[in-house]
Amino acid sequence: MVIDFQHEAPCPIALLLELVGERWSFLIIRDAFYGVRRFDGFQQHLGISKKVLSLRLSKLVQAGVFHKTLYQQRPGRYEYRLSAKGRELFPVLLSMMSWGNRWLVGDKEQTVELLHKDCGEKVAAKLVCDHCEQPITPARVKAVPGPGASPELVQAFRQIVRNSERGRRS
Amino acid sequence: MVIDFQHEAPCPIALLLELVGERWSFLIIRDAFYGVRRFDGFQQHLGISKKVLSLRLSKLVQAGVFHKTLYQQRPGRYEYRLSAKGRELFPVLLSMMSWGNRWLVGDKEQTVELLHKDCGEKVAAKLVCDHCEQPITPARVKAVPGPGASPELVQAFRQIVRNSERGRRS
DNA sequence: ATTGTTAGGTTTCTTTTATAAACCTGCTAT
DNA sequence: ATAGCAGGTTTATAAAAGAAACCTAACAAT
Repeated sequence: MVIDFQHEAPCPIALLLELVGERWSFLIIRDAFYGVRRFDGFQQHLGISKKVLSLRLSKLVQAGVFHKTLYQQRPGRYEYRLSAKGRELFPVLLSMMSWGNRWLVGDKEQTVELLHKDCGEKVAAKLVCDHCEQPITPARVKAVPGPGASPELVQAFRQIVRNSERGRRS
Repeated sequence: MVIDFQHEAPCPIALLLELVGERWSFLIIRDAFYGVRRFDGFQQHLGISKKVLSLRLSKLVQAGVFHKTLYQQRPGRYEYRLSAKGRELFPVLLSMMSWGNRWLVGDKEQTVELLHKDCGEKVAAKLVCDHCEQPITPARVKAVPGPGASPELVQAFRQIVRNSERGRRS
């Protein structure tokens, strides 16, 4: 009961999840990063029903994550390619991959490894601040009200700060 | 139709999504990062049904993402706190937040901003390689078969490499 | 001229999930 | 004794997913 986003301009994470957080969406995007572009490719690769795939692709196109382009006329054939907006989901997917590999897949079971072309090593991604280049961790980050925050939300933040100063939050 | 993970040891992203990719799970974890710990807190904050919240929390506890601890006896009262495994989802959430703020929320509508304590600036996360400190982007990364890859998957990779050398992939 | 194939879907029907609302339990305060 | 709170479970209904059949348009083989 810390911050009530219900009555606020919504959280960026919640907005993202509305667009790409439905079942299969992330896997469709993952496949797109691997080079899959066509309806049939996604469908066979994922083992997803055509109906749901159709719904998801339409939504992702409408959301601007994919571009749908004609690659052949007579009969019309389309392919789905990540837009810039879609390609910028890479950090999300890569973070997921790192976590999955660390916590859910044994070292010797990994079927795909990512190598960093700059150093040739296995990719071990870490987050750093674009300003100071120092690592970003929960402990090194402080949440504050943004320009769109309501007075109530600012209040809620004051409460959090007070509580955390009293040691009630970790 | 590039890589068929169906018949492989599964993809780390797919495994992650099985644990924490269901509706609400990411938002529950987000709230946990904001300091929410109790059943009632999650429920009121999210506007989620008690049944689904109960199911999700059980699953997340079972998955080791949350620890459930007694904070009061008579009557037993519990709180749900992120484990190390759960806290390490921070990069995923932060990447989502960055993307959502960039693509879905106007600059002046942002209700929450994260400041980096080290430099005092708004958090602008970027991914860098832990080995060479250089940025990680789709173009600077190369997928190769890992130790758990089957011969078929290795074949599939060869195919991708051949195709991309002919300029058939972006 | 029928049959089959490929790509990209839509329709229909059944099963699974999610939601809302009511209910239950153990305890405390009035 | 009655109400209220924390933390759920149960029940009934609505929404979403999945499987399988069907549709369209073009082309190729029999």
